[in-house]
Amino acid sequence: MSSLSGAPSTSLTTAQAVARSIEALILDAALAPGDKLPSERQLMARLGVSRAMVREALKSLQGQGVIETRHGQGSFVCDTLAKPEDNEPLMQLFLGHNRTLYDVYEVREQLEGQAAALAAERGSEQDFYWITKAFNAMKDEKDPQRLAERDHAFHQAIVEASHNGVLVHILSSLKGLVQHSVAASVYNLSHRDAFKPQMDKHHQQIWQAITRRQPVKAQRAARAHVRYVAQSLRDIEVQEQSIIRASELL
Amino acid sequence: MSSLSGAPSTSLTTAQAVARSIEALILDAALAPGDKLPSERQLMARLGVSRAMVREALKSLQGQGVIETRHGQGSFVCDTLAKPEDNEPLMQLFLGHNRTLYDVYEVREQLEGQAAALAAERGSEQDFYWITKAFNAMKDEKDPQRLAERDHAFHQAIVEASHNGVLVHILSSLKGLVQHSVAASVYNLSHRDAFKPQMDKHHQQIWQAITRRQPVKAQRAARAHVRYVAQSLRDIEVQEQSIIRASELL
DNA sequence: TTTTTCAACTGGTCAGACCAGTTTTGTTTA
DNA sequence: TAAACAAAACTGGTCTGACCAGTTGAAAAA
Repeated sequence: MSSLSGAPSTSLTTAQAVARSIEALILDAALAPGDKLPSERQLMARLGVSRAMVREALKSLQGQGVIETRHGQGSFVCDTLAKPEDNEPLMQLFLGHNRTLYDVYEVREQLEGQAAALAAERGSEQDFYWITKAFNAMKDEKDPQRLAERDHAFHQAIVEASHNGVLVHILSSLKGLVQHSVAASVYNLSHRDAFKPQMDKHHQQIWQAITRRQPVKAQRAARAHVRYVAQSLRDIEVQEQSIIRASELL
Repeated sequence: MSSLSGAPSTSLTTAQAVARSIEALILDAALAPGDKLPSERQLMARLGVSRAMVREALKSLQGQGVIETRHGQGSFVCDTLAKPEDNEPLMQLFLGHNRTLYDVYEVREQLEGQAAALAAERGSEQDFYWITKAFNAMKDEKDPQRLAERDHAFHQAIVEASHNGVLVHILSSLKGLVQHSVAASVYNLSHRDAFKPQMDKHHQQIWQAITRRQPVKAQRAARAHVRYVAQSLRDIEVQEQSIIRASELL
């Protein structure tokens, strides 16, 4: 990262410039909601400014509700987007309407596809390293609970490799939405032996396409994957009548 | 004002306590919007804390939009305390980051495309009526301001015809995001005679594809449209150096 | 193996110095 | 006298370096 020293054309105050840099850090998809950002001392060194300035910048971002800071731990990107109780209209939308769950999947199909394509295009070797790591961790996992987590980590790594901050945040909020309802569903899904192989195959395809830098193929695979998951949920719902849903959990 | 010593029930951080004291100062006492509040050194002495804490508190209040600070003059109570919408964290993040604007368009390209496709598939005759109405209203409009509004109405009608609540919500929030930063740009765009015909043509294609129930064509047209808008903004930005705002400090 | 302890993080706070704008003031000048 | 100007005397902006206070994780002790 470049130093801020070089007289910013506009008359930005150092603290403001630092705040923007940190925002950029978040938006660059390097940091998703909930992620921890570098320590004050790290930022200080990285941006070539005093710690006081870093702290003022952080305070400003705190005031804006972008980050939150915990003593002894660090500063974290707020995931207010994924926070249900925040009178979020989306949450209101979700609760009550069963159909909305599939609306979410419909949108996710597009966005996950786009994320995969962008990851294949723009992903750095570093990104690919994390994606691969997440992919491998997922393959060997048996425990459904952990599997769900790793599945999430895998997709998360892909989205972040897209280097599109907007995408990161939207998908993050969508996942937050679905989390309650589908955590159980995904559990069900991977729990059933019938689905596991198919899921693995999909993940394999997605991973391969991305790391081989084949955007179109990656997009297609990612979309197919989401569609498959959604369809499976539908099928299960039909079969079992009552798949666990958020509205029922609450 | 009394010293902060008397530990406020919860373990507030000094800076937070200071921020509250200043807020109290504004609310309790005389400080009306536009009024100047005591200098940092005064506050420091008055509250019995270091100047660093005072500054961090002020920065936080700045972030919250409660006060604004001018070098060499002082800090002043903002007169725009009645603007709640802009406090959304995501919004804060996006304002001022040009690159993110294109991230938004990248995502919008996908989603508008999907919306158009779904509208063509599932739209009711009622939906088509509204879409058509918005489309016609747009054609004859000359005034750039109104044109922008109607343009928005047209796209809005399409999204709603998709009958996907999640899509509606996401696109709505994305537009809200862009609105503030690019309101002027959109204005510029439709203002320039060079763009108007192309835009009209796009709208025509989208409208036609949807009402003729041609999902694939509708999607393609909508995507092309968004891509065109984004690209035009890019071009303009390059040409005019600073169409939107000056924030590129790195 | 489990527990304890402690060193090495993390943020929180302070003091005092100096730089950079703005306003006031007091003198100089027309 | 009134305008012009230069120097204090404000204001906020930034840096340095120190120390306090929670958290964490790994080594040491049980």
